[in-house]
Amino acid sequence: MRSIVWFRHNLRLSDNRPLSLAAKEGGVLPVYVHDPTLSLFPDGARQRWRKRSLVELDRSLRVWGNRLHVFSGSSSEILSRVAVRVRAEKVYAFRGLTGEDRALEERLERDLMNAGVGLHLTGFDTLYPPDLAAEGRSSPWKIFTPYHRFCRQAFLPELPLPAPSRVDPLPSPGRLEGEENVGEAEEVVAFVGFEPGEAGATSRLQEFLEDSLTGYASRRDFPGEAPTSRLSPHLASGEISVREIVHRLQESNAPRKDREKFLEELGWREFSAHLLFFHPEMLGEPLKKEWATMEWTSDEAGFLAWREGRTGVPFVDAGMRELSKTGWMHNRVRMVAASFLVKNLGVSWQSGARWFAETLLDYDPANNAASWQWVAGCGTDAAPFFRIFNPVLQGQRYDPHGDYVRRFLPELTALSDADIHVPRKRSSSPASERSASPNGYPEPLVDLSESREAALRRYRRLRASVP
DNA sequence: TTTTGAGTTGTTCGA
DNA sequence: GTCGAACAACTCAAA
Repeated sequence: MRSIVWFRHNLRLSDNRPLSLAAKEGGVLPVYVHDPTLSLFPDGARQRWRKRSLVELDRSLRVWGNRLHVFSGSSSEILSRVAVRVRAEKVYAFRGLTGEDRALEERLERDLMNAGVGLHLTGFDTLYPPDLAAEGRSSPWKIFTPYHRFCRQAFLPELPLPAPSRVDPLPSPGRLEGEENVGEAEEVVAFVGFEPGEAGATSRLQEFLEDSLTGYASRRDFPGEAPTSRLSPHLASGEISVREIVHRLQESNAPRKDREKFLEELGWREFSAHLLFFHPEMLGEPLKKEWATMEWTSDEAGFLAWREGRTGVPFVDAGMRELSKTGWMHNRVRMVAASFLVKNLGVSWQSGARWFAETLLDYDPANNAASWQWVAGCGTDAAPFFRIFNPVLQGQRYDPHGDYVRRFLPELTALSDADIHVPRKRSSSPASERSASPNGYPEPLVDLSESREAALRRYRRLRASVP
């Protein structure tokens, strides 16, 4: 048997069902396709990460005299052409979640069939099957807690598959038409605090389980300590499988409360996948349809200041600069920064989602859309709209000594713990109330209390406009 | 079918 | 400083 293994968001050898099946049956041609048509919002940081990850995957495959074949363009066109060229009988892959993914799979299956090649999709690369979670229900789940409770009792976590003992190459496929060098002409990019690739993912998991899982439930919300797993970029590119993580989690002897909390966070990722599977339009449109008429502002200057981390609200700015600088942001800060954009500045969640897609190493369409919709208030399971974060209070509560803010806002390092989240009052307030030496740090872009009231008014108008 | 309790992550205000 | 209520209702899930 001669097969193609089509690597999608699963750049690893372990617990990779398509790869294991194909490797058992004979020679394998490993293929990856950069396909720009597959994302509503273009990724940026994730693409840079992925190039590094592909180099790692290629290196692993070379142990067996195999290698990764990388292409750019239309996935179905390339895979069909290559399958014919190397006389493959089957193409193996995981199923994708987005509407584009599924349309592509249908197209590919037709194209391959015409060439006498079979497409073998081995299910979703998730913990719980996003499609089956709704079986027997009249509609997909809308609330996280019952969804998660149901999945945990309905689906036993699958045991992760070991990496195949060998992945034999096809007999001398040579260089194929259109094939690119893996990692060609890529300058070395530093990923602050991360090591892309399967080996990096595995050691990150190990470190997390050993160093940070105990105490995770109570400390995860403090970005200055940041005992979070930081596995998200690895998960987004599939360098480690969620089943592997859960398996190792269950073996851990950390307190139950901490293991449960982490499993819940992974559960949110599953819930997003479930939502996206049944609502493919949610990447760009509100899940609550009446929100289509929400009045967003087109405050370009405010949006730019938010992106650049100079809104004058330290907790938000530190987050946005962490994002620019490292391609990652702590979860608590993501919520606060997102809330500030959508509620205090009144900019649409889609604008924010697009920026996150471009800048996050861990960009995941399902998570990104579901989380932004949750913050904005238009998700199925969204926060009540009046529950608006006060980003200064959030900073004082979750970064009480300003460790996090100082790390990313060097101009504020000299301020006291008491001042660090309120470095400047607005200039309308008396000079006596302003702190000294903000080193050019801007004054707040908006008054938090006024913009909060404005957000509540927008929301009330939206409600009033619905029959 | 009806009823009931609940829904990730909050803030403000007034006693 | 601390505490409870108010903030909106609504829809979902389960009994």
